[in-house]
Amino acid sequence: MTDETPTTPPPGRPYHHGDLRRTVLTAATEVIAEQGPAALSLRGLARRAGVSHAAPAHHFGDKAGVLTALAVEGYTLLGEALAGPDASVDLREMGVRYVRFAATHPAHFAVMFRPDLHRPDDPALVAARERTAALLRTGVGSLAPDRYDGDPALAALAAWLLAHGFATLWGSGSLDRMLDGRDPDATFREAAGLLFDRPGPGG
Amino acid sequence: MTDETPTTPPPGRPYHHGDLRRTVLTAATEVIAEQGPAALSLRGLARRAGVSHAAPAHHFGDKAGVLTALAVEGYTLLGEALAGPDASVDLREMGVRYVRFAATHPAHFAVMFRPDLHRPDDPALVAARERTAALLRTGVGSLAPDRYDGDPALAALAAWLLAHGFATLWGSGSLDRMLDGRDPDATFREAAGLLFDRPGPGG
DNA sequence: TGTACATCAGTGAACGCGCGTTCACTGATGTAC
DNA sequence: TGTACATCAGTGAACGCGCGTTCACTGATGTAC
Repeated sequence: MTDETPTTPPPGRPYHHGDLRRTVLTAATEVIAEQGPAALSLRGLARRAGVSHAAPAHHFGDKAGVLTALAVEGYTLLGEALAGPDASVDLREMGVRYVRFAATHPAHFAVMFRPDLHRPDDPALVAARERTAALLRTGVGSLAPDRYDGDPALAALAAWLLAHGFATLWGSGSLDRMLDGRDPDATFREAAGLLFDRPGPGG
Repeated sequence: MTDETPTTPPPGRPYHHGDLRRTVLTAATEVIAEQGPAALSLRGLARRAGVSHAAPAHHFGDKAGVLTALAVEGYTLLGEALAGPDASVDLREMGVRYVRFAATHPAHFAVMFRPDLHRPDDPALVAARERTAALLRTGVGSLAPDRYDGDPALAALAAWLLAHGFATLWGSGSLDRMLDGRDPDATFREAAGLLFDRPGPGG
């Protein structure tokens, strides 16, 4: 029991990791944010987590398992981001939150909308997605802007398209030239204004 | 010279392929459309093209070379799709064309906005992107809807966000439930209507 | 409080695979004279 | 019209690599009695 155990496991680290599942997921978000989902490998994640290469399979089975878990987490986090803490928001502010979520959780966001990368029929994923969708549905009717008296579902769709378009284009750097230093939040709000700020008569 | 040459090259096929570059690019669009960009490999493309595994490298160097060429082609095709044949369109109809392009060229579209997959600084790519962007810029000012008297660049941005959001969400199947059998083109036009059809005074 | 046993998390060696890359080569095509 | 040569496109064997997967194992933890 001295500190010098010259062979395999570094003396300080215990045999059991303790929270390998979480560690692997976090490592995955880092890899994806840095190098994209294509660069992900179970062995690479094990290396980052400091465990043997076969360990992650205990928790996730395979790579799709990791990405599915990430998508589940993504939908949950998105739901929380859209809902709270301040519930009294309008549809446009909800779009801003959506865009912010994509910017602060690029890996989750990327995986959530890439069904080719995960298992879209996974029960946990279906549940998480549905939970977030329901959360939106209940809110969105009342969120439609006062001045808009048409189909609320259509307004919600348009808001989603605008926010998702902004999030993906911004995330790929495609808006860099167009924004040219301007505040992304403010610019998105302006664009959303075209959708929801109806000028009064004559204006 | 009989038809029976039992060894390596099948007798019918000539030594030189003739149009390997094109064939490889087409094969790449098929692979990406079917299985995503992650499934792409030079060896796989060679197999599809019916050539030896080292042949594609002659034309593209490496995988990023293939994807860069695909992105170049994508920007050119997008430019053509947006411009012609009928030049007298409004901003909304241009959005419809953008969405249609994404649907009919999913592989090109996917690669164009994934700079992690290609070489975004490649001169040919920069040129093609700029050509398409210029084509848009010259058109877009005059395309801003009559009833909209604000910043035309902002209107163009909003139109782009809406179209890009629709294209990507539709492409990933995320709109399936929301569309529920409705015509995508028509639905997009409706959503774009919220952006550009301003009701007269009083509603 | 102690012992026996089941369960779970992680190990590490081994395997086979598809990949990208290199390299000396060969077949085909074009061009100079 | 013919010959020599350069250039280009594609071949196929070889290599080393990182990967996923399997499997017998070991260390740690919890629970029954």
